[in-house]
Amino acid sequence: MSVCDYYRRMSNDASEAWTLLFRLFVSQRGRVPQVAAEFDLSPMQAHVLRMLEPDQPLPMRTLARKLCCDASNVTGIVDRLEERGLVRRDAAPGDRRVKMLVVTSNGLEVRRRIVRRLSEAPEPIARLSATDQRALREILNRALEPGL
Amino acid sequence: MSVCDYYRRMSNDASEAWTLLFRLFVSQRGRVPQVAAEFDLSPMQAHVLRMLEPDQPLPMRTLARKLCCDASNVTGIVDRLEERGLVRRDAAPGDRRVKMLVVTSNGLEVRRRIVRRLSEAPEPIARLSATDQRALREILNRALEPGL
DNA sequence: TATTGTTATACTCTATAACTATA
DNA sequence: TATAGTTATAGAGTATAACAATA
Repeated sequence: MSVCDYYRRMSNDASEAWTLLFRLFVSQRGRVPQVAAEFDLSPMQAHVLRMLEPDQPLPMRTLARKLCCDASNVTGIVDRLEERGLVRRDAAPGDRRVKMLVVTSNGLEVRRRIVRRLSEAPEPIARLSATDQRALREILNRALEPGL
Repeated sequence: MSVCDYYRRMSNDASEAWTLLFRLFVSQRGRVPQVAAEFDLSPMQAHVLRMLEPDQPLPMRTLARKLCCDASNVTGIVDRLEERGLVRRDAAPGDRRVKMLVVTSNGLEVRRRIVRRLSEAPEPIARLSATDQRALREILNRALEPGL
């Protein structure tokens, strides 16, 4: 089945649900920049700090792939986080080309607070009925099941 | 279950649903840049073109507010869209300070194609059951009801 | 030869501040 | 005085290309 066929087969419900989701994204566009600014970070710096999970060192290259951006960008972003003492470049065991990103203890504290602030449901979600909130949570769990 | 527990559970559903939504956003982070690149536009240029609805001239200032950014940025973004012949600055009736943004006929065609590409539901939504897709659409309709 | 991370470059987005022309 | 849009500036994100070190 071609990609074209795949999208032709797509239901109106899927497309309309996605369009509504997109509107929700757009309406919340300011959230990450706002929370980042509270910690004197750029949106991308806050995003990267959020992606680096505690006790899970990540090669620069892998981070670049997760960010959907060129590896050269990661150098600068990590430079600035390292200057702030929030992350560290560690040597990778077994391959001297690779640098592993690790969140420092300072970084962990800032990260915890950023994650907390970003987990606060915005108004469009908060005002849904308890039933809708639960249904939404369950549907999204199924959508993201294989681990996106 | 106490009243307190009841409300704690409610807000957990909201917060968890939002966290899942956030993961979905992040997983689709590359979509706008990718589609924009197909039309040789920057992500922000594509976003602005998408926001300018046909036959609805928009003052620069209003666009700045919608973008959650300073008005000075809009000048540059619109400059580049205007150089490409996709939008036009028209005089506003009644206030000579204001410039109204209008999508040109070329711009309308590009916009139509961008909107179409972006309305294609991504894999996490497309693979949901028909029931889930419909439920998702209805819940999101309620969430965005007053017009976000 | 291929891969990882870096540097250099050019472009875009961003906020801030100062400016102009209107109101 | 206040507002709409612009300019100038500096910092940050982005892709591309070229490079050193390592595999």
